[in-house]
Amino acid sequence: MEDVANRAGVSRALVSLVMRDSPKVSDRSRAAVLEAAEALGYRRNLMAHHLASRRTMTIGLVLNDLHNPFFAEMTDGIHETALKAGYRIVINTGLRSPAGEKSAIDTFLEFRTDGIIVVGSESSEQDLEALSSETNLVVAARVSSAESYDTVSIDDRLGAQLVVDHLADLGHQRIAHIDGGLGAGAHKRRDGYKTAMEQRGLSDHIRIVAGEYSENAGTVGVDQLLSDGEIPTAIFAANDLMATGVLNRLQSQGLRVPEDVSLVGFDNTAVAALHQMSLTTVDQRCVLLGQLAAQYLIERLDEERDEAVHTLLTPSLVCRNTSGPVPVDAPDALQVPEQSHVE
Amino acid sequence: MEDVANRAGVSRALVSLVMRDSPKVSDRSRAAVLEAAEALGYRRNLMAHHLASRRTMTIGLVLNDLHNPFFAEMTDGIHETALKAGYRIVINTGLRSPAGEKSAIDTFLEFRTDGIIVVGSESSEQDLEALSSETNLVVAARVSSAESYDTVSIDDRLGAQLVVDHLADLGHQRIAHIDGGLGAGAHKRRDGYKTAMEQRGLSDHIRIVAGEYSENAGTVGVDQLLSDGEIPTAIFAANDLMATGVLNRLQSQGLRVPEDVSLVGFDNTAVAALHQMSLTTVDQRCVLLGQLAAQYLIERLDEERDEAVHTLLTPSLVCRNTSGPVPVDAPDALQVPEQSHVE
DNA sequence: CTCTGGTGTTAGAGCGCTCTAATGTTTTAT
DNA sequence: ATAAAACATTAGAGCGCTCTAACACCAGAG
Repeated sequence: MEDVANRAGVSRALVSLVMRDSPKVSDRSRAAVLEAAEALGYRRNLMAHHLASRRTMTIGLVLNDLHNPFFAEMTDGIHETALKAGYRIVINTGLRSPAGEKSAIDTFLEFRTDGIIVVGSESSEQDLEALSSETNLVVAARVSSAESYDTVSIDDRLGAQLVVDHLADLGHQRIAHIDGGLGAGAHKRRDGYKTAMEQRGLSDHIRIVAGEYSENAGTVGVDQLLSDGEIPTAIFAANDLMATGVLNRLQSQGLRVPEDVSLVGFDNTAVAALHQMSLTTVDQRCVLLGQLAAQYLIERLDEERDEAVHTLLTPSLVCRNTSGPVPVDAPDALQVPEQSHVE
Repeated sequence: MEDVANRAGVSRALVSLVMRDSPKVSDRSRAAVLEAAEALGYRRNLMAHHLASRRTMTIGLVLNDLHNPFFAEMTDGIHETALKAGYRIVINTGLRSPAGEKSAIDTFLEFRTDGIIVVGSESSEQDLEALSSETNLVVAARVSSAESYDTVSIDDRLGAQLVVDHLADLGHQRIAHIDGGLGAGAHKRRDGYKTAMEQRGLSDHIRIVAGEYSENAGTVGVDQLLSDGEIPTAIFAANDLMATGVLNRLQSQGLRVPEDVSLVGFDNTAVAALHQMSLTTVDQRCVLLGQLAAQYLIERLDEERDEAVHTLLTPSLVCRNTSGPVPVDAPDALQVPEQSHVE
């Protein structure tokens, strides 16, 4: 910077002003500085910049799992909104584990990003509260009424009810659910499923298999459902990624979807819309979710709002080809066709 | 830091030593410092740390497109290797545009990450050379023989040849290619396709449609191929993501795969393996690619290597269900079945 | 009892920037 | 012409840390 100042024949302070394009610099000196900077290949040091200004104009984004297209779609919304407001984004992945999430967050804390957006957090409520006292925090895709940070998400419980209602309307009774374990919103989806089953008088058919938000969990879940004889006529997978695994396994076991078994996912990611998948699922409006998350954080940063905002979007069901009427001949315990595993 | 030092009854310098867990600190003072830090909720400021030490122990990772599972899989490999060596990772997306890539890189440059890995770069060779003079650089999934940075990738040209050979062996002649535009490796894949077609005496059937590495490009590509009458019996899509779009569109146009048209992708991402997709594709060994990329960068950082290393992995073909023998009755110009667009 | 050498600790300069307050330079109002 | 206001510029302290060199301390060797 010193060098740039010398070459341009001005002071270090003036160079600093130009770099932050302050309005109080004459066109002549601005040009001189920019030229000198160009010639010397000068690039300001963000670390030093931050150290002095206490701002990085950067938002840290913690994504739970890069493999899940849901997060890519949310990122689109966040990115767009952040750029418009002059913020840049830095991403880190939590590797679908609380420990991974913690270290991702720590990185941003050490980098002193101006704020953090955590999408699909698996951390405890306390950890998030603690975090929000250290930085500006927005949690997306997870419901909370915390007073120290904002949240944006859809109504997971309602989403699950939509699914059950849809399947029950089609005549299904043996509707099983493979849950999302400790994943964000999994608890509410499970609850919604239970409640809706009870409301439809299907309490006896409630059947929940433990899972997590991954493709593999879908595969394993199906195996478990098939292993004890009574095959459900419909499966509600906790998210689309898992539904992929379910569909995969059902087909490789010789079961047709939706003729033998109906399948519904959750998220409405691009994958669900694929012709080959054509998955019935719950629309989560990922991009909007992302836009709102970014907007809330930016309000905290630029307008210094500090009362928490909590938004709960209403989900809707997207009917495609993986759900259909219950098989007319559905026996109480359908036989699993004999077939070797296909990998 | 000052506060921590006071509370622990030692000097600021000693606190610094403890934070970097230096061996030359007595157990007693170490304990005292850690306790004080804990009590005060102290967290070292990476910005200041870097400013003084010129190290961040962080690797910047630029991914071309979060929507493409290929990048998620590469990231797995990179993450794993980096963590083992004590480095952390920060990700940014190039949004599939050179401008986006540039701003992602600039962010890391300003943050002064110790090095940068660019996966699937769309920047020019000059830009990369320039970049490598500012930081330690490894470019993955893109071939180069630059002397100032390392590269890891597979042999795209050979991969394309495997595809053509496979299809030609099945009897196909009218093999079309939807290319990856300016995407990393797209040029070589296109070349490989051309060369192989010529070698098989199919020069007259060379047909290339302009595309890019996205699902949508696959959709558009199919429309274009169908619009001028002569439908190819086989399509080679420049990557799996695009192949997804192709498959989608073919089916919605009433064409069966592989009965009417064979389809081959490139990358062998998890999506390709899905039962519903079961895509024949070229294996790119994403995870290994990522591991090597990280390893090379770490060698530069820790061992101060500075001669460039260039690794070219050998691709292999994974045959699944989207490729089959050429239709026996394939007319010179198959009619497109009448059908309205399905969204 | 001094001398060397190791160990644990510390003062203080410096990393590259911003920011406040002061200073120099015009322009406009009187 | 002179004062006031507006604008452009700069010196210098300080952001929170690391790092060098110096220092105090206590062994054991001569």
